[in-house]
Amino acid sequence: MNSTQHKCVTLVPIFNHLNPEQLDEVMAVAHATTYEKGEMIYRADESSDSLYIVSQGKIRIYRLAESGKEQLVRLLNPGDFTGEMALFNETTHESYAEAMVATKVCQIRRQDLQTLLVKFPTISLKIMQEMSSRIEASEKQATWVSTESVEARLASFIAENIEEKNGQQTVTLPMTKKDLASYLGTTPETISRKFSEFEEKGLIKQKPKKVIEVLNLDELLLL
Amino acid sequence: MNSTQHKCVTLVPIFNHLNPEQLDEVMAVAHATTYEKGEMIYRADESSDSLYIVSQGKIRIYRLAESGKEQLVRLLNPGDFTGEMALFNETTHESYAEAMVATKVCQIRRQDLQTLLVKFPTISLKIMQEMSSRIEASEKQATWVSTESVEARLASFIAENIEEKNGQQTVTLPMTKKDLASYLGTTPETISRKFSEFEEKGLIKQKPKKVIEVLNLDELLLL
DNA sequence: CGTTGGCTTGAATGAGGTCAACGGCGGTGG
DNA sequence: CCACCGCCGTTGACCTCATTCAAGCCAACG
Repeated sequence: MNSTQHKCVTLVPIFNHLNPEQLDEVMAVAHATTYEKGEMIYRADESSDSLYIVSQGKIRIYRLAESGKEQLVRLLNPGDFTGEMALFNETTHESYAEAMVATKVCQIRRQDLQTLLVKFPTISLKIMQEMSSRIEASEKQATWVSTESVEARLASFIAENIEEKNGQQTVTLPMTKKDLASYLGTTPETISRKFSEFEEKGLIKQKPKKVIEVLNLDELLLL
Repeated sequence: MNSTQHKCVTLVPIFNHLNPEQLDEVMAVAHATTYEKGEMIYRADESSDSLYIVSQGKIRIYRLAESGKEQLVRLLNPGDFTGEMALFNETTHESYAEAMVATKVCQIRRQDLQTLLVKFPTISLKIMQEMSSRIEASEKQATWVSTESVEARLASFIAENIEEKNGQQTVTLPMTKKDLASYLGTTPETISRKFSEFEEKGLIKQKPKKVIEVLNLDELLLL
């Protein structure tokens, strides 16, 4: 049991309510793995038998449609986890997980996890909490894509990611515009055009380094 | 503890692995409620504090987009449950639940459920299993809507709901075409047209009572 | 028997996808 | 250090799929 494993477990929200002794048990079955930028953590159709918890770095979860088009499902930041699907249903992955930067992942095998869950029921509560918000996000996403225009979706995305920075409202895109397009269920071209439109209307200002300054949030949300 | 409550609990997959004694504990905190066709079980923005398990009947879960458009999220049949979102996150419902026919629902309050979960950790496993497949369904839905054409989505839907009936491949639509349109993220008009197209091409045959006979599944899936 | 809601069909419109070309930036290797 | 390459992002032109609006039909139901 080395220090990297220790760190990888204690950082994680789903375990941070356990006492040191219990944490030891978790650590005993957790394995740390590191990935280079661009490396795949898992692929669709691979059978999965582990829960993956992000310790450091950033992961892109995406799906491929039959048509070959790629759909960005979500991004994982430190503390987030994935792989729970195939953990409870013994199926294969339906999505791809790719390291966006150098990433450290903490892995717990199905059998070990199930033992932990029965022994420490409160972990389940944390996981269910996380899963329920993921269901919500995903259902919202589905509704969104099928009922709102690209314009409205982009506006909502901006609004949801806004942050106050020395008096200015700004958004720092957590991904490339290409990925944003995929996430919003559209194309890079359309995203580019919509950003330009917003800028022409004086609603936002595009700055370098994926930064957007929001000039008129109210009007943005009326679209 | 009356017989309706008993039935309402024992029928449910998430509890059916418990022994009789444990089931008694579950029954002690479960309340049965009945709803008429068209009655609402819950609405968006209402705070939720219960898990709802369908005992008899059928429930329509849908969302309203800001634009006012309705999106059918899923249907609940006996044994299915809903309400888990607000159970773990203390938020309000984001969707509407409406009884499609006379429906009996079994209700367990948040506090009672959490107690049960800690006491009988295996219930959590069942719930997580269900939640994980719901995540999968929902993410697939989102991907689908944003990457495949209406035609392809409808074809997939048909394929997924196909059943062998005395030598014929048929699909019995579990909902109105209007709802199907909403589920697939399109309009009733488009659904109607696509069905007609499929029929013209000799791929399917529309029959009364929401029955579709599938004549050429292979070609349908090539679309 | 009238009303209601689901379903179908037509015609017009438009949002957004596709295709193509190009500028810029960052990484890589000579 | 510079040249090249590849990918991202942008813009224009075109086109298509699906929505919208409108009208009529049918079956279920009060």
